[in-house]
Amino acid sequence: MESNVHKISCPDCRLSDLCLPYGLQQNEVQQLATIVKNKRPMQVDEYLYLQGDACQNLYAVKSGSFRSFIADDNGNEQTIGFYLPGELMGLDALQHSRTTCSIIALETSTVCELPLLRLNELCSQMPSLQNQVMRIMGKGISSDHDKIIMLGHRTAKEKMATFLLMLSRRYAGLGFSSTVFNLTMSRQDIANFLGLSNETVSRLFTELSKDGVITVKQRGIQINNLATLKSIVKPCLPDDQLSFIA
Amino acid sequence: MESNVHKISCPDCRLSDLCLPYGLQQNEVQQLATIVKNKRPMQVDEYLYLQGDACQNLYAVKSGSFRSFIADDNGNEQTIGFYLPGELMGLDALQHSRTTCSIIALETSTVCELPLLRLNELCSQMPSLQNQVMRIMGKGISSDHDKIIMLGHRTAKEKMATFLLMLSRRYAGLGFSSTVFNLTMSRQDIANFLGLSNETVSRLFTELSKDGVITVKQRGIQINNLATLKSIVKPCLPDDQLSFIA
DNA sequence: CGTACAATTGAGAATCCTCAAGAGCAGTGG
DNA sequence: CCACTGCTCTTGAGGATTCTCAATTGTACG
Repeated sequence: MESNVHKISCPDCRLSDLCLPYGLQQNEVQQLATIVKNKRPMQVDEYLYLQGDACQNLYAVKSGSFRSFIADDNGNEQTIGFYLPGELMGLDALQHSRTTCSIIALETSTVCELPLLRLNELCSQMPSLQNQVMRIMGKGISSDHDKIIMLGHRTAKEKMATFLLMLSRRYAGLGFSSTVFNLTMSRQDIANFLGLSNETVSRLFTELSKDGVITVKQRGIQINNLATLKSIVKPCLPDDQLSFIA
Repeated sequence: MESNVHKISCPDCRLSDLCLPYGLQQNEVQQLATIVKNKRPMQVDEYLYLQGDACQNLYAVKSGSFRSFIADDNGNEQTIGFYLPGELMGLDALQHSRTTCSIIALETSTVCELPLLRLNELCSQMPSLQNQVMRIMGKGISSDHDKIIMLGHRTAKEKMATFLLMLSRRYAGLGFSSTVFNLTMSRQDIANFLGLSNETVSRLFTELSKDGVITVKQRGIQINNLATLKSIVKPCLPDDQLSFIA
């Protein structure tokens, strides 16, 4: 049914309010659409790019989800973040035109490719787009700061609650349910992202289930008590500071 | 002697190779200098800005050093980063023209103020400046990623070694010694930044001293064995991935 | 239906934190 | 000049959280 998602252009894309076009005039969106390349769908475990690749593009998630991670010489990975529809990937390559992390598809997904050269040209002519690019980069930076806070001084349980709330908010922003959703990443991915062992993640799912806060069925998550979840995180962040992540 | 640091303009600033002017032609630097406001010197513990302030500027460190942190409702702080000369502050406000962290001077310091509105105007006319701004934001993002890696899966000792190497590199980049320098932040600040207790930080300084890797005298640090320090971090990061932090 | 992989559960061990006391240094005032 | 105060930093002991190792269960897919 959604098999043609990758052919939809910016003006018709249901994400346009979340993605780069946000705040632009209709004719401006059309201009933006001319430089966007729609890529063919990607399969599970397919790489968008590899750490160290030359990269002169930004990529917007059109559908599906992705995981970004940095690997060291021994092959140990640290997951940096997860990307949902409307979010921008490739900001890490802005410094040296070379990616500093790898990005892999967690499910069948589609992306839009934005050549930086042409995006910059367009920015010069279109201040509103320039502002929007700046805003998005700012968002990327503050969500990274949120991650630093989460990793810095939180207990395993706080991290877990934070993670679930973050997903809840982002799905809500996409027009999906904020209390029922499927995890597209493995326990291992979550553990790695949160700086925990996967056993600890598993135990926490069990504990939160037993307390009735959530219901877990494989990768299916139902949040039964948002308030409790928030109260676990509460002491950590100003209430609106859960914007989070990319 | 350096009492007039705050009056020096971009073309004459000894930092111009590190800061925004990097890679610009001489006449372009002069143009940039016209929009830069030199601020008066700041004292220890003076705030550059407070979390939540409206902010339409970027700030470059001209001399001294700063600490940025986010506080929650209970007043608990998480240090996000430290800023040395040539580094840019205020990127966190790009999203909503409002700062998401507070920044405080660790010592007597001076900063340059760059109004975003005028910077954007100038970027439209000067593609090389546009690129440079992008590069710097990309640098900010990848150094945040480095911090996420550091906080994610590292032992206290690895974090400590990473922290010292990061400072070493940045001081070296400024033309100072990479092995002898003074910490401008307290043990508490370091602990908070690394997600450790200050007791643990203290113990690690002692341990590294006993092993002869470093010599510590109050806030004075001497690295006696860079190789050992690197070997502590080694399993964690590709060798050149210590660019780090802002 | 069997295999491969992911997730759960348990027990013991290690790291790091918390609490508490003591040491070192700077600044103040007698 | 010296004691006093306040602060940061150091050091120690005990305890809690989380990790590691190992075994078991559960699920997907051929």
